[in-house]
Order: sequence, then C-alpha cells, then structure tokens
Amino acid sequence: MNVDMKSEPPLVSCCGSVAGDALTDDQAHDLAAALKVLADPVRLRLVSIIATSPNGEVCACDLPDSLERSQPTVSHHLSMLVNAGVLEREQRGKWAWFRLRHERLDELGAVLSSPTRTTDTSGPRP
Amino acid sequence: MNVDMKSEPPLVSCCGSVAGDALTDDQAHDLAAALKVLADPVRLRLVSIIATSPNGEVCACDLPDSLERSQPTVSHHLSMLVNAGVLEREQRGKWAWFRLRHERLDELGAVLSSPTRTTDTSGPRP
DNA sequence: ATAACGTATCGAACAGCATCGATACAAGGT
DNA sequence: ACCTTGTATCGATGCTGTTCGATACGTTAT
Repeated sequence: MNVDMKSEPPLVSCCGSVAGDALTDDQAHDLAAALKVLADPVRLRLVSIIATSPNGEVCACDLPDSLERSQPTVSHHLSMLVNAGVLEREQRGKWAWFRLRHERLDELGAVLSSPTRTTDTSGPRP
Repeated sequence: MNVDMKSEPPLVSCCGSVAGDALTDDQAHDLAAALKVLADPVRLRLVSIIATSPNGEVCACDLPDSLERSQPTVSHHLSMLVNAGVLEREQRGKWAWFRLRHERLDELGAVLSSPTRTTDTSGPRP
C-alpha cells in the first residue's frame, strides 16, 4: 500500500503548530507526512501550475506534458496531493480537473511560521 | 555524500513563492530540498523542542534522550537543519547549543501560504 | 601528557519512494 | 456493441535517506 493517508489528519491535534508544548511522536509523524507530500519537486510544480492557472484549475490531461513525466507518474502525484488535502478533484465527463485547497496550504504554512513567535521577544541579552 | 546543500539556497530565486509564474525545475528542486529537511518526524520534534525551550535553545547533549535516537543519528539531523538554515549552532566549551532561525522558518512557511492568494477572488460560479 | 567526555564522521543495513511500462477501468462517440 | 481516449492500478526497479555501531576529532580536567 502506498498512497492512503485517510484524508487530512488534524495536523497537530487541532491548532498546536510546532510550538505550544513540543510535538508528540504521533503529532510529528502526521505533520511530517503532510509536509513530505509537498516536499517533492514534481508535486511543487504541480501545485504551482494550478496556482498560476487562469481559472485556478487544470485538466489532468495537460500535466504529463507540462511536467515531463509519464501519465501513471502524474496520476500518482495527483492522488498523493488529493489524499493530503492539498488538491480537490472534480470529474467532468471524461476529464479530471484539479483545484487547490487553500485552507490546507495555509494550515501547513502556518505550522512552520508559528514557532517563530514562541519565546524570543526582545533578545537574549547583552 | 549526504548532508551538504551549501547553506540555504534562495528558495525561489528571490521571493517567488509557489505562485508568481509557476516554478521552474530548479526552483522546485531547491524548494523541495528545503521542505524535505523539515518533513521528518525527528527533525520536527527537534525544532519543536527548541521552540518550546525556556531559553529558546538546547544543548545537543540532551537530545538523544529526548528524541530516543542514538547520538550519531541526532547529530546527523542537527547538521541537516543547520545546513538548511533552520538552526543556528553555537559551540560553548565542550557543548554544542542550537537555536531556531525564525526568518528561515517564516520564509518556508510563507512559500506554502502564498499560492493561496493568487487567482480565486470570488468563486468559479454557481 | 593523559584520561574523560561531548560531538562529528564513516560504513553498512534496511526501508521508503519516484518512476515507468503494461494493463485494467471508465466515459463518450460511432 | 465496439472503438477511442482519459485516468487509475499493478509490479518491478533504482535511488535516496534514516538509523546505528565503530571510530575519529576536540575540548576540558587531572
């Protein structure tokens, strides 16, 4: 089994981010799994292509060419992103269209940015 | 060769984020490499431990216990994070202390959150 | 100098993952 | 019904990365 990850798991219980109280093993695993999906050149380009698309959506049929990857490979990456909650899939007749799920991307981005404001308020001291 | 990545590469040329004009192959590779460093349970817990530490810093000597990993493994993860620009290393006598580099974490988090505000202004249509 | 301790590097073992060809499934058109 | 075209699954392969024991390097104390 490969691409499962039953839809998006609650990153860090609810809204813990990397700060709060130090991640548990499970929390760290879930978060890492979510980030791992985005930490791939092809998948990043995929997200980028959709983000910069005029309609905010793309047909899967155009992607093998755009990404210079085989159709099975593109299909694999797409389902990884869908399972991670980053992409939304809609079947229109014969074609599959994909859109970004901005909430999810924001959620993931926030988890990285938040630990910034944890301690550190002025400076260590002179 | 393993942990090199000459310090932090300019994520996406300068400040492109995932939006802007669709990532090039090279940009996607750099970004993916940076995210891959954070997309690991042990390294996320590491960052989290430092983030929630009272002084905002930790001694490497405590980490093998906290993370339940061998000393070589912890050392490996630490240098990955340092090379990625996420951690700052300071040698104090016999011990090595580590701190977060918040700018870098923000930078990485922002790259994920930005594509959110790209197209999509109202809605596709009813 | 020598011993003791913290940290980094080396080498090897093992698991995970991206990738593709072949093939199965699905939807429309003829 | 059949063919055509778009998409998903399967199986195999090669690469990457995590992990640890052993060992080398550095710093401090005796």
